[in-house]
Amino acid sequence: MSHEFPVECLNRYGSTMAGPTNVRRPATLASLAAELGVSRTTVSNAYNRPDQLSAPLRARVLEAARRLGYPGPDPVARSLRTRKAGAVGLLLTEALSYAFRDPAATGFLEGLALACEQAGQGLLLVPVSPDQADVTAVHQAGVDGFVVYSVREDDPHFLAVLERPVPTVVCDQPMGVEGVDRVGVDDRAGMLALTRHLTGLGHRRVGVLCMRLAAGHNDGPASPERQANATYPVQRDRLAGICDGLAEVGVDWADVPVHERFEHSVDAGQDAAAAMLAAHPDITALVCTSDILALGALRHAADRDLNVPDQLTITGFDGVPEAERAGLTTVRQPVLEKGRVAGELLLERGERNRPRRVTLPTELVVGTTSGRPRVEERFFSGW
Amino acid sequence: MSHEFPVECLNRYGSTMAGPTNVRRPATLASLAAELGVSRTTVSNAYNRPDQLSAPLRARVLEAARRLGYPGPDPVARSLRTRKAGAVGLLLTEALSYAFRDPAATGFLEGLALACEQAGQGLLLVPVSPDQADVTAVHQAGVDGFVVYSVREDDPHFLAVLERPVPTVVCDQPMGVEGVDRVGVDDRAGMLALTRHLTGLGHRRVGVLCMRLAAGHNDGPASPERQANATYPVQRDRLAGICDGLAEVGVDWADVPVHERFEHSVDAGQDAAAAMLAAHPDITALVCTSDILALGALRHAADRDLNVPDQLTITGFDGVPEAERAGLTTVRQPVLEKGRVAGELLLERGERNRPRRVTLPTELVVGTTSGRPRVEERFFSGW
DNA sequence: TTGAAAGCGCTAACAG
DNA sequence: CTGTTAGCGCTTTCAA
Repeated sequence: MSHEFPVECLNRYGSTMAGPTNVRRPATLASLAAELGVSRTTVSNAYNRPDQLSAPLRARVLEAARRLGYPGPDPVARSLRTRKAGAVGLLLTEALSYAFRDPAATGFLEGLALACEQAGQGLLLVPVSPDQADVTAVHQAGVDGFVVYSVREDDPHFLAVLERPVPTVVCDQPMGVEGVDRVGVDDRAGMLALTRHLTGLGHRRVGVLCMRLAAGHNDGPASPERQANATYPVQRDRLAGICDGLAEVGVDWADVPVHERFEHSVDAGQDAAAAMLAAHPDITALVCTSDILALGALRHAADRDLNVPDQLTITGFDGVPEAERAGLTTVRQPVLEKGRVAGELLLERGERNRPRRVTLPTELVVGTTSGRPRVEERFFSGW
Repeated sequence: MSHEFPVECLNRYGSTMAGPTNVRRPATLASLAAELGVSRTTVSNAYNRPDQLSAPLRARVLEAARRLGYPGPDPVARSLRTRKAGAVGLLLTEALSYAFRDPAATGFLEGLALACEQAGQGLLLVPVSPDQADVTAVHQAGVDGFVVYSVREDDPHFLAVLERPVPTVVCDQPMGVEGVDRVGVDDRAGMLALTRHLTGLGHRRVGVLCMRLAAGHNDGPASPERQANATYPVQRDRLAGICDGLAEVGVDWADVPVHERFEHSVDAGQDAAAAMLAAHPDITALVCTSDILALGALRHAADRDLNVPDQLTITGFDGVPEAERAGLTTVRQPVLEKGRVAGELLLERGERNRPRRVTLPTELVVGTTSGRPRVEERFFSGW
């Protein structure tokens, strides 16, 4: 006689994951097999290969499972045996929760989730506390591969990922890591196109607001050294694109003020814009390396009753929905597509020789926040 | 002599997760131990209990690991042994990717991620295709517990979760499942407060736009039967709250038109608003059970050059940022907090007798989209 | 401090 | 169609 108890009993004892788990897990595949007087293989087959045993037998097995409260093969044990976790890990620079704040990241996540969903793979958000250099979370993650979203080149978590014997694909940065697939856009070219748009309008005195360039908390002007030593290639490239565009009209990059912000938020952008305009009241255009910062700059302009674009041109980068709604002149990049491609690169079956570097196109979006420099300014620069 | 090869070799062979994985995993804890001529315990301790062996020996172990390209204990094997996966699973009604579209869901995710992060637990997004009733993804998930976000009472995935012998906490719905913790808000009371605000302004003829009420694709009027059989308690409660509020001023619920939309999107709201106003041109207020739908209704009003609130009052529910920016009159609920609490309920150590049902407060936000009914209308109803 | 033994729960050849 | 035999890679008493 078996000790029967209703299924309802099963899940009701575990009060908390952290405490000593009172959950009983009385039934295992083996115990079920013993109960039924069949082999473990047969029970396993009942779940994994229905065609390998007679229908009636299978029914008997499943019925007994229900009766004994056997929840089916343990996923972890199965994973160990099959060497497949059925999930991909996602590594983000910032705190996990930050990802849900940044619309560009959200778009990426949506695309990645789409790809995973389609492949029936789970998506494991790896809990990395941004500051703490504790990489155990990376070691703990039971996944078949990693997607790394836009981290610093020297990020310890990223290094830990590389040590794991699973395939990895990187979105945006770091670039050029040997053996690691990458998806991204040509940030430099995108920014160059935008800058040409500005120089074409007549702008010569521009100020730049950028995101974090490297480790360390710097809120304020970014010195040439800091720019040169930037460990965030994406920011580096965007700056380089601006530099390229200005060089075409003879503007020396050394004369272009660049302000950096550690936080990536609208508030930070607003604040940075204020600082920039205070230090350089003569600039005619504020080029921001992200829409979020640009949105902040727009807010600052509104606060000061500056007419955009008549008195000040403001531009962004990314093409997030909010920005487009605000009519921001920006460079649109296909964030959702990036996520999808990242997932596909990792999950796609077949082709060994598929491209391991995918560069998606960007598009210049001319909105209502860019215009010719204000008249006084043009007089001034005509001196 | 050991077969040495640089770490760089390790990760470079896995071309694709799906294909036969060419990744070599030459080193295991056992092989490392053999190599060093120590026991497996010692190697294990080197990683998990540094205090259990001499520093020099530990250094030797770690050095050999680096040399052999041993990436540290396999997380899956460890999980099997310790019976801890180090991750919580998240089950969503909709397609995984949808979660990143809905700002309310995003807020919830952010809060949940925060809690997980803090506890050092991963967050596994379980890939459920919404239509297909394939619950294998739930069985596959290597997690220590589940958070279920707002699913239908009879959702097969949810049922599958209940069979897993791990703790579960539900956000919003289903409610009242025995032994399962729940966090949510009092939707009915929240909607009642909003409705009183409207009746206080003088509204009597209102139309209601609501989200999916039950399985099955219904775009259009929701019959009383369908309302009665709703399997989404949250929607049911919100409708009930409106009903309560209208009853207080003598309006019979049977006279109140309710339109349902399967899709939850701004477009759907816009569309539903159009349909509602076409069928019931005399209504003075459009009560929507979500901000997203309300945003759509606002768009429809703008398209038709209807002045809000002079000619039409529009209200939402949730209090998402976009809505607040738009000045929507709505009921704000603490979505981030819900996520945090859900995570804490699952992960929190200690107290067995903590509250297993948490109801968070809502707040009526009176914006600029609600006002007194238009004059003609008041005449009309004064008849 | 270190090691030996004993599985965690399952799947996958390969025979019968 | 079913069972037997071997582990997957690791942790963990318990002794030495």
